[in-house]
Amino acid sequence: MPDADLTKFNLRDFMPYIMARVGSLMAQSFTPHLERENISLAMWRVMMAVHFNGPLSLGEIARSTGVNVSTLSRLIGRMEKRALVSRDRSRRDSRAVHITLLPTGEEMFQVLWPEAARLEDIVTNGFSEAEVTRLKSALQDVEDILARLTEDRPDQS
Amino acid sequence: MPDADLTKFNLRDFMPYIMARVGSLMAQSFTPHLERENISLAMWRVMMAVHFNGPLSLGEIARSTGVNVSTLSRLIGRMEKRALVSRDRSRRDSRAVHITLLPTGEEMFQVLWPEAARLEDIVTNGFSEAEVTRLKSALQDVEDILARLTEDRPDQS
DNA sequence: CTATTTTAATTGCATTTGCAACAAAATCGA
DNA sequence: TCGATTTTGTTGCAAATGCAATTAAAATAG
Repeated sequence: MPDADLTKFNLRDFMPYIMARVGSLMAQSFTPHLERENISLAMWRVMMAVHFNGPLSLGEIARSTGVNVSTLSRLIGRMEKRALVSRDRSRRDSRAVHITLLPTGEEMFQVLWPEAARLEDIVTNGFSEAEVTRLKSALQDVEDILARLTEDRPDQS
Repeated sequence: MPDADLTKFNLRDFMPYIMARVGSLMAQSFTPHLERENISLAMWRVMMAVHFNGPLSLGEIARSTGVNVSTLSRLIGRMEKRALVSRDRSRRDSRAVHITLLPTGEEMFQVLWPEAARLEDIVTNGFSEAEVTRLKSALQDVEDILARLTEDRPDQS
């Protein structure tokens, strides 16, 4: 990135800003569906993570979603009260905890997932299949680069 | 997106999730610099928006950063107290307000910007210049698609 | 020109968040 | 083996957030 010539520089060309905006727009367009089910975006992310990647510990969910562990602890408390997930102490390591999607949560996931998939469609619709593949793999590379850069950081998010 | 075959589906292929994670990782890796200057990420976004796009109203900043207007109102209040920005009533439209970067804010921007640019470098480093161009323009298309999809929504996030 | 509707920002309030301190369990070192 | 260190999750507390209601100004309709 040129750090001279700031005057004619456009924020739309700046990756962190692009990411933030795209992320925020995606969240916005998904919000109505979340509201219908009365859950937050963070809850939805937890549901996806747990649905696709089996029982997970808080730390794993935190790493996967970028949500802070202490936030997660309480967030999952709320989900537990609504019988969306269960929180069981691991027998292997009794500090750790296994989060699992309960039937209610799984059912809600099934209701919401088509909408999420639809969003994916809408977003990728403007591109050829090959372009989508390229776009995603480029982004995954970015993700890996950043993860490596941050992995020896004190704490997540 | 296939909505069959959910079992072997990988979240890493799902755009909204990719976006959220990349965004979160970027934020993480920028956090140390923000802490040094004692400002939040949202403040930094405001500073960038105002620096690059002249005096802006709250609504414009909200649209550009995805931060809620009511949050912005108070956030900018805090920035005002620290003399980072000024908030002047527009003479054209006396409901609206013009946010400008004050010298202190501009100075802080100048300190932080090289670090932000460095992050951009790190992220784009794995790609050829042509690839970066392609990646960004693809993402901007996504942004436009989503913006159009959301523009007649009740309120911004 | 006046009444109605829309737009822009602010504020009260309840909720959510993150940090720091903490507790408990596991791992490491000698 | 036993004390020190690290890891995992929870909780108190202050700060930040979003929603809904409010105020004030501008735009629109009739």
